[in-house]
Amino acid sequence: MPVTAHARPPELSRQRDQRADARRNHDHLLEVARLVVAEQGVGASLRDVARRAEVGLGTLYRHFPTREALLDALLRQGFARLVELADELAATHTAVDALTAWLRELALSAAVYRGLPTALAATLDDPDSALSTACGALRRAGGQLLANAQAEGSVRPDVTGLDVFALATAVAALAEQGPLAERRDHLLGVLFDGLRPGPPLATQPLPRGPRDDAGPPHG
Amino acid sequence: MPVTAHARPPELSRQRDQRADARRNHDHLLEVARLVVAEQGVGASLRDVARRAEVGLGTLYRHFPTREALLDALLRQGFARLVELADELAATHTAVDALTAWLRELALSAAVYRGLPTALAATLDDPDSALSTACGALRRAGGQLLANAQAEGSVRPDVTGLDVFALATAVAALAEQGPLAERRDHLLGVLFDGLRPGPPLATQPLPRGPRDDAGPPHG
DNA sequence: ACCTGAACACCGTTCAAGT
DNA sequence: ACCTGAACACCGTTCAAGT
Repeated sequence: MPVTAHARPPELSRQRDQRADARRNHDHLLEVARLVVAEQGVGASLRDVARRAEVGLGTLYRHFPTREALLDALLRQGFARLVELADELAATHTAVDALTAWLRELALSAAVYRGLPTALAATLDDPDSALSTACGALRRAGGQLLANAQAEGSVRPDVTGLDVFALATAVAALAEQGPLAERRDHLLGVLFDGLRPGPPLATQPLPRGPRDDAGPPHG
Repeated sequence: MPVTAHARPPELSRQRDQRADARRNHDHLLEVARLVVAEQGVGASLRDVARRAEVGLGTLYRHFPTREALLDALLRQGFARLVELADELAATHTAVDALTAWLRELALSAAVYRGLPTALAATLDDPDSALSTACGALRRAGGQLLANAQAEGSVRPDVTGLDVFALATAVAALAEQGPLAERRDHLLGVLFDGLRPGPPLATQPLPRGPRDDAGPPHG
């Protein structure tokens, strides 16, 4: 087997081969994007990013073909840290505390950019998104913590990693609304307590299914 | 006291005074809007609405000065029905079942248009929105059911009407994502179980507060 | 009193032309 | 190999001109 270029991560090698101006543009674009997204949220104007980076609009699209590719680059480090954190917490805390602490960190991390919690939840829909592979790693990390707690019997067995990931980001999304910001930890507490095993709150008669009268197009 | 025009709802009287063509445009616009919003979600193109209603763009804006005013008109009936339903459930079910059944209906109703759950949650932020007064009535109705259940001691006392309203719409928003659609009732069940009184799941050490390293602008 | 649609200031995305 | 920016097809919103 030849020794040359057999296992170097493709991203890194691509960066190596880049022309100097391309590499400079890439990095500068990322810096500026971080500022603009911090200001305007994940729906930030891409034109603004290119403008403030003093770069042609096509250059932005060349380096980040889609908005989610840009977000992915912006979030890569923080996501990696979260994945590591899962292992650290698993090693240092009880299963339940590791799970809840990690989910809280997930909610905090999702709040770094306005609209990100919703964007992460939207990721669940199309697995082709540039963000969704990164989210997959997050979900696996959280799923492991969940499985640990479930194996102990301290968390109800009928919730999935998808469930808790979605619920945590949903709480993060709610906390973006002004009056709920300070209740974030409280809402997370309600969510966590919903994970306790035990009899359900309601006898769940569900008085009727989807109403047959007055649907959206004609009511 | 004069008998003339002392308590007629202003909306109805305004409709009375309208010119015939105005009234026709108003109603037709509403019909078309219902279709377009059903197709495209709450972010639907207002231009499309005017176009398909075969009406000048300014006419749409005259009748519905903002997107939320249009949504409000679209949702008025369903919201009124939900408020009534709260009383009906309170009269016919236990406090807990009335609360959970109503919250489930809220989540179902919020799902009639794509993006509506998020729009309802966003309402909590600015009380000046055309939707927020309608949401206020919803929250009051739900808050009463919650208070009933809390008075019984069957629901934890440290949640507010705002909390449960927000959480229910958040679950509705999650259920818009494909893989979670069929888990809507399950997620609601987790939420409801989070309302049970009792000791918290975690001892909540919250290993560290907001991280001091790697914030959004520089990490 | 109401309707109309052009005008304005924005978008995202693509792609021929340059270097 | 990479950058540029005009071009295209959309938006929401306003407002002078019409009837």
